[in-house]
Amino acid sequence: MDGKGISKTVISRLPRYFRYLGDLKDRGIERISSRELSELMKVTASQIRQDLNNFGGFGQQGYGYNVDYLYTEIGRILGLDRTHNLIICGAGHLGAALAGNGGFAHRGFLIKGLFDVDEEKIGKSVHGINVYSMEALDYFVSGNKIDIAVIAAPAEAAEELAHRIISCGIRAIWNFSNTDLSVPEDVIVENVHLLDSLMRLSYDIDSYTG
Amino acid sequence: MDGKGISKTVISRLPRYFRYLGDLKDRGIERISSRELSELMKVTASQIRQDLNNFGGFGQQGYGYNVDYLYTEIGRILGLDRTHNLIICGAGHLGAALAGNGGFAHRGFLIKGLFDVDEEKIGKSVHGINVYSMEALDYFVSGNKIDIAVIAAPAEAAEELAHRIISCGIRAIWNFSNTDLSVPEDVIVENVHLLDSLMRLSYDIDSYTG
DNA sequence: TAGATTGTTAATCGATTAACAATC
DNA sequence: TAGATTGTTAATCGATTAACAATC
Repeated sequence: MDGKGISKTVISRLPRYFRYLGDLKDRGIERISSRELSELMKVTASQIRQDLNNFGGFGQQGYGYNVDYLYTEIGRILGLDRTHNLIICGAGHLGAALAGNGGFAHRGFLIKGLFDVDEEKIGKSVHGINVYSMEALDYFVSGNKIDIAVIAAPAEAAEELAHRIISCGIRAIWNFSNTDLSVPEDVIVENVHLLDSLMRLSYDIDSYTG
Repeated sequence: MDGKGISKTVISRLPRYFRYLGDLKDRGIERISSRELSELMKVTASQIRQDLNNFGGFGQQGYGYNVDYLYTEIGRILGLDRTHNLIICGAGHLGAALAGNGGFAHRGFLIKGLFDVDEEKIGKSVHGINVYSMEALDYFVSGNKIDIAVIAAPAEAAEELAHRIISCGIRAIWNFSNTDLSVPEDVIVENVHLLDSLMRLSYDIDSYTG
């Protein structure tokens, strides 16, 4: 819509702004200048002003930014003014843990169902979320307006799973499998590569302690 | 050590190279050129050559790169030629799921213990990993050569928890709590902000479907 | 009005890509 | 040797920071 030509770098910083503004709001702080926020967040005030101005002028000269207003606006930009319905594919440890995470619902990300191939799991419920068979996927997705599918399955299964998901009409995938999915260009994939993250940490350790 | 002035951008790409080279190796492929790899990974061949040359000349003119050798070398750069001992602080859904992830051990990241404040959980075991009380932290860490602490606790508890961890001598934190930790500069923090990641996905959805 | 702070333009810095000489 | 492909230098592009005029 709005976010046509805005760089990925800028977008990736928005959730962090949102987090800090939420904290300030909770602490009852009404206004903040880019300089104050920059000290808090350990970035430059320049960057904050540049980032925000990609989306319009949220501040006021001589005053700064209204915390509540800016919080709401960034939330809106991120699409948090509406709810998103999710399914989780893979009811293993990780899938179950994600299903049990209360923080997602708090931001409007509602987990509607878990899917698995394991007959043992199907029909049961995990943290109050039902586990369905993969055969039920199509029917469930069309009946529940699912926006996002989470892939919490082994890398070997991920590519085929993505295919299944996409053929149901889902256009957004939150991918926890340790592989890169190849998908049509109108499908969005956000990766959480845990092992990659751990390896980066490992690199940093060794470049300190040798 | 070696990784003095190498940019964070380059480092963050190494695990992905490692992943692709591992796949190639498993498929029995012996050599690969930067051009072939670039097509596979959907990056430029130039970037691959530039990235690798930060660490030395791993290739050979007219031939390309030996897959096995390059795989090993990148593994070494990432510190995967040695094992790392981890503890997980927080034995909730997420902590338990991480404890149950077999993929970490496969790369030498060994989970040695879980820690929690919940009396209900202490003394039990989760996926074969014992759950200890927070009081046991100091003793356990010094006795087990722990390199990395995972924070899998709520944001409210994270900052204090980080303090406890650091005071035990641990210098690397894998942070899953939805907050930024402030730590001494010799302590390394690698964040996995799941909600931030989900918000980025949400942004992309809305900028397509508006 | 005077002071503060934004929005925005210009300058700098870093990262990516292109090009090619070196060399296997 | 001729062909291929690296390592590396140079050119381009994008992102960050600095500066300042606009304005609340």
